[in-house]
Amino acid sequence: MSWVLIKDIKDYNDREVTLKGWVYNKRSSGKIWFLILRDGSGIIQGVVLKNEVSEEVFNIKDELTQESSVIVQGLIHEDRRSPGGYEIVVRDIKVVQIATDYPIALKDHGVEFLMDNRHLWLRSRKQWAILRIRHTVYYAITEYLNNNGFIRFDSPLLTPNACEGTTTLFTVPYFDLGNAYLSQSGQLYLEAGIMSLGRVYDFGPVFRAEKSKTRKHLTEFWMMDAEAAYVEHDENLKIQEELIRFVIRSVLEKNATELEVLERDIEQLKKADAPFKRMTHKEAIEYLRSRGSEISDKGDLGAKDEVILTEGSDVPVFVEKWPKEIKAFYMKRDKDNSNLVLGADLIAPEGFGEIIGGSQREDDHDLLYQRMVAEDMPLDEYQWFLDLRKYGSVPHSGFGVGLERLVQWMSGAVQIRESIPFARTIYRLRP
RNA sequence: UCCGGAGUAGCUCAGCUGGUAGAGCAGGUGGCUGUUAACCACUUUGUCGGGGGUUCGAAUCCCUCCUCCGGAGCCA
Repeated sequence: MSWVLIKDIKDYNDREVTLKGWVYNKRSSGKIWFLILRDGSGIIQGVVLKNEVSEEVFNIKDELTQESSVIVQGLIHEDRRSPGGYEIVVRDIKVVQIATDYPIALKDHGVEFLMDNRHLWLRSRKQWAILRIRHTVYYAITEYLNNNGFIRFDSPLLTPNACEGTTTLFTVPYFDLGNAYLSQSGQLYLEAGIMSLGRVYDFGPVFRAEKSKTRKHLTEFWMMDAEAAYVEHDENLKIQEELIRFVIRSVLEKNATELEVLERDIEQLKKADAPFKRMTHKEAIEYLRSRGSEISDKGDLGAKDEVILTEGSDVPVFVEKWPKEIKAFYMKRDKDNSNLVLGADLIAPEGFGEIIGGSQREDDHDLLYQRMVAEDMPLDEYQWFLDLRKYGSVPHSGFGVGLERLVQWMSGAVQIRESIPFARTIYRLRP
């Protein structure tokens, strides 16, 4: 009797198989009862008929509880009455363990309760679906990069200083060297990487000790940073657009079931796989003001502004050429207007907010140096970064993708906390 | 940090012009041969977030602390 996965069940119609999993639910109706079984790959309904199994097996329904682990043997059978179209006519059930008092019911629960029970909540249908989409997004990003000449280049998580100097860092005692800080981006290190490898990326957790308390923020989240030599602003945007559109197509192709479980509006995702919109920061300000925003000339976009900008747009919107004052020191000036930098943020539609921040980098030693002095940065710490502009400096660009934001958008999740297995937020460190 | 909201049964919530706690779900028992978060009947369960105050009497009014949620700022 072969052990098969529920996702492959349609290849085994009218054949006897063994399934190994957990009881998602059961429904009984006298001399027939239904066992809803999940095994990680999918979910299937089992039918147990009194006159087709031993009395012992039939009576297992009295002890089976939600999330009990079981090994089920039976005949796969196509049946329209079953959710999913296939069911298993049960011949035998072996109980691995009876779960007692599983706390999460198939009913409404509050966020706090679910987060307290995150280690169990992970088993629920929607969480299962979101985490599978996360896997697809992760895989698609690396697949795109690998196919486009990017080499994986892991940057350190323990760093001596801030990448951008402004946001709050998590501090870690570091032997006799004082404090180290958890990285909030590997970007600066990637700039060293491209001078060796041409195109590089890193993909890992980054940490921001910001006291943000919104459904779009985590203190620990996964970011993919990519950096490429001899790539300038326009091409930088082109790479980003191609990457995101590749991710959308991958999710649509590989996660149809998951999107259905999540009741995600697939049409919205399909429509987003089209040429992205592009506007300058100046244009964005003008547009926002015409729509009632009180944003200033040199203002950063607020959450509401992001919503307004993408309202009525099926595709993500690039906002480019920002005032230098509100962007990071390493961004390259626009040659047509030295008050602007060649940075761009990509705003996802449907209110999911910023998913990418990127820019062409300043490659002139003296201009970068002046900027760092102006921002009162510790030059000793960044000497190595300045060095990169002394030994064969080239124009180069890069960007960072927030994995959870992208997963949140793809899956339509209300909470970013659901887009990572164990979310870290300002008031939650466990489980 | 600031602004707003919420803590009542295992869970989701009602009760809040002060009079001693209630529903649905989960759990338990029984019924039902096609259920779809099945259904029907019966049934167990409470430091009413902690502390203090007002009152004959507080889940309800006042003070305070704690926890959580949403948002702002900052950002992916």
